[in-house]
Amino acid sequence: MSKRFYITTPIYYVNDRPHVGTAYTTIAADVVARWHRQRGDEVFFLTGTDEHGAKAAESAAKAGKSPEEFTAEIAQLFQLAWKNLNIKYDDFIRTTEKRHARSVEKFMQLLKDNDAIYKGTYEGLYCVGCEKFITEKELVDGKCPLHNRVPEKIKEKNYFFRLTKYLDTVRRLIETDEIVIEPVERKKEALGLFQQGLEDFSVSREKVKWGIPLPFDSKQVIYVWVEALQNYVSAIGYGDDIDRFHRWWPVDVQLMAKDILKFHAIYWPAMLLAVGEKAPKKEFIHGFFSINGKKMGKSLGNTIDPNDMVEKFGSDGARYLLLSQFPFGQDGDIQESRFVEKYNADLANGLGNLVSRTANLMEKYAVENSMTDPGIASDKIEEIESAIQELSLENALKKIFQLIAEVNKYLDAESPWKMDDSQAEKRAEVLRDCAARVRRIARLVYPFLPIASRRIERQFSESLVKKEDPLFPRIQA
RNA sequence: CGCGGGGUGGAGCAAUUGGAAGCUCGUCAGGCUCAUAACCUGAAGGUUGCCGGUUCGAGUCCGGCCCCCGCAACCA
Repeated sequence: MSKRFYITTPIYYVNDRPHVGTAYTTIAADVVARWHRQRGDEVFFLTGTDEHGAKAAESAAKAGKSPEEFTAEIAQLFQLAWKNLNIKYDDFIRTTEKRHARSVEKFMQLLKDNDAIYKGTYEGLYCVGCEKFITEKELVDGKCPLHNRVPEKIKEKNYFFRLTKYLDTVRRLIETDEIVIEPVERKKEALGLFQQGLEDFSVSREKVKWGIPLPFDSKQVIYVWVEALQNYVSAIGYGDDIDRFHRWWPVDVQLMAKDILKFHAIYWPAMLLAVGEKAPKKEFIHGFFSINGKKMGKSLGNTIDPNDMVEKFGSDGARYLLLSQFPFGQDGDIQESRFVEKYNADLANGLGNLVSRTANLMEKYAVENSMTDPGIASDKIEEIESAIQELSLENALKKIFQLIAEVNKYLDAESPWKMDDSQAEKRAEVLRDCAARVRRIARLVYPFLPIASRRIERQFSESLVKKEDPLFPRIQA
């Protein structure tokens, strides 16, 4: 049963480079997208970069570049990283693109027309040195740490989104799972946010220059978060190509890490309701990484560059290592020393070696390949499929790798290398069976390890299977 | 009492609605030799943070306590 499937990652802020966190979300989305494509669904997989706002402008200035130049460079870094990781997205949206601005303007105008936006005043601490609002949290001894000066309390005229008007509806949608929020802890957290008091929020900035002007007040720029969320609809033609938009909306799954839950679970559905569109079907929130027990972050300088992982383990290896280690949806601690261990144990010794020994035996005994169905129990296949549908990606992998172990056991039990030519028939039968299972495993593993999967399928579709170079060469620690 | 997550054999993690505590790595002992010094079999190793409660039965529910971590207007 073919269907349409729209999946998104957050668009990543250009203030930072790609790191394991962003890579994790993106790989997971790619796996799910590939899985759907493999079963014949029509898929739209969106990712991109969030490029406006004071921070981006500041970073550009620091780098001595124009915001346009700077953001283009960072966007390219993301595209390169995703290419290296073999991410097959259908679209990469940049919020500085015209198509985005067009949709956003329509969206904002409609909010205004629907009386979801009103004029008010925004009050905050403003540091003249930084030329931006800073939060109390950022203060050191009541002063801006960068400029060592006390920020001024400033009021600026802003436009506000009437969030409070939509809160009851959004809460109900979450409670009834019309917006599914998973894992369930995150649903509880989202519902908890309502109790903490949510207020209307400002959707524009007067002081910020780097952004999209409000369509009904060009002196103001749209608050970057508001406009960023709208990428999910602008990329599919909101306000521009209605048919295309409704072909994909509402989105099936939005993946993200837990820090942006509030924006996606509450603000975003509220804004959609305000313009008369449906809320997302599902928001799936995964956890954070810590690295060797410490919080990952630029300030600690312990981020891991996914490109380095690809260089060391290959794209399949990097994808596997990130997805296999922790339950998708929970926090996990990355121990870099375990990467090599895991790679060797599962990919080199497990899948890679199984492929080698099977191919070698096939070649050695010149076994004629057949494309028969393998003897893998269908309930196991179903378990794997449903694990992927539930986004229990690590479980799906675990179950697939159990199948690999089974073939190894089977080979050992039958020991075809001990059979002499009087048993040639039996020997060929065993090996054909192994080959069929390897082929099936290759298909199962495709969303996770697309390159290895393709190689195995090609190798094992020949009438005479030959041994080839190792899929995953062992890495010396 | 701001919100949320977590504390399980040496290490990293699992345990759908409460019911014989599993997996991977590592360690030790065998086996095999087709394979990437790989693969297979077996063993050792846990009073599931602490205390109390509910129950025929709790890692799993309830109460209290002790630690660790994340979030609280913009780093996934």
